[in-house]
Amino acid sequence: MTRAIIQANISTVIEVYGAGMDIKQAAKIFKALSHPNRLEIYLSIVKGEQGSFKTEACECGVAELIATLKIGAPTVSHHLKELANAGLITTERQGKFLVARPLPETWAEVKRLLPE
Amino acid sequence: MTRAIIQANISTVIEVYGAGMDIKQAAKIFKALSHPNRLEIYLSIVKGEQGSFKTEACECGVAELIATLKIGAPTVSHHLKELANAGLITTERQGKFLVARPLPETWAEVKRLLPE
DNA sequence: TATACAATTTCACATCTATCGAATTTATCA
DNA sequence: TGATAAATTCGATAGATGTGAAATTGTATA
Repeated sequence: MTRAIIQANISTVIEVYGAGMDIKQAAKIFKALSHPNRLEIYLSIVKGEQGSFKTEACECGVAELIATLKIGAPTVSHHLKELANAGLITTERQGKFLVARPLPETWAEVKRLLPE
Repeated sequence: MTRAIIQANISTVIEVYGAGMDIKQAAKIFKALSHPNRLEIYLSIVKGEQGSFKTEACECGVAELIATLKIGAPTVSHHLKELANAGLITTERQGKFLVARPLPETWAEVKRLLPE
């Protein structure tokens, strides 16, 4: 998946959620964050080593997640797919490795669903 | 449950979460919001008829929720207990009815968990 | 007190889900 | 090409969960 396609995915997400998030979509996102291991995976991607949340995309390999958490590779793969399916991240294969990047706009939309 | 006790509960929640929310607590809150019906219940309580999120507590009867959603009273009762257990609302019995109020600080803490 | 109403509890069930082992795919490298 | 390594897919399973029916508790009112 090239960088251009990733950008297209981001635009799609922004387009889908831009008009305002309905309750089902929001619940889906909350569900993606509702498991401790999956939330930790998401936070690892968001607050990645090199990048900040706003300016630069984080790159995070699956192997590191497997080492940090006490769960196996199939489970991590499953969790990453759910995060991607909720629009919270995108994943890209770089050679042998998988790189995950956050899609901050999705979380921003969820925040807008609730006041203050 | 008197008003004073409710206030005590609110203070307890603020005290517990004030030091910073860990991942398990946050996942628990996300789980409480991860089901469409339960999220809608929470939103009904938060954006209640009479009060705004910040200034005034919302009061919301269970019967109205049962009428709005297509689920029975036992299920609503179950959902309200989960929301209260996550620290997102408090409930108080007023005569025959149950009144629910949001605890905005809990959601505010969750928002602080993620950047921006 | 008796009746009606609101909410909860209990129990049961069907569905979902997090997890892992084994097999498979994809990619790098000797 | 063969070997190794990373990730995914598949199948199975134990545990969690949303829901409702029936019974119970709490409250108000006639």
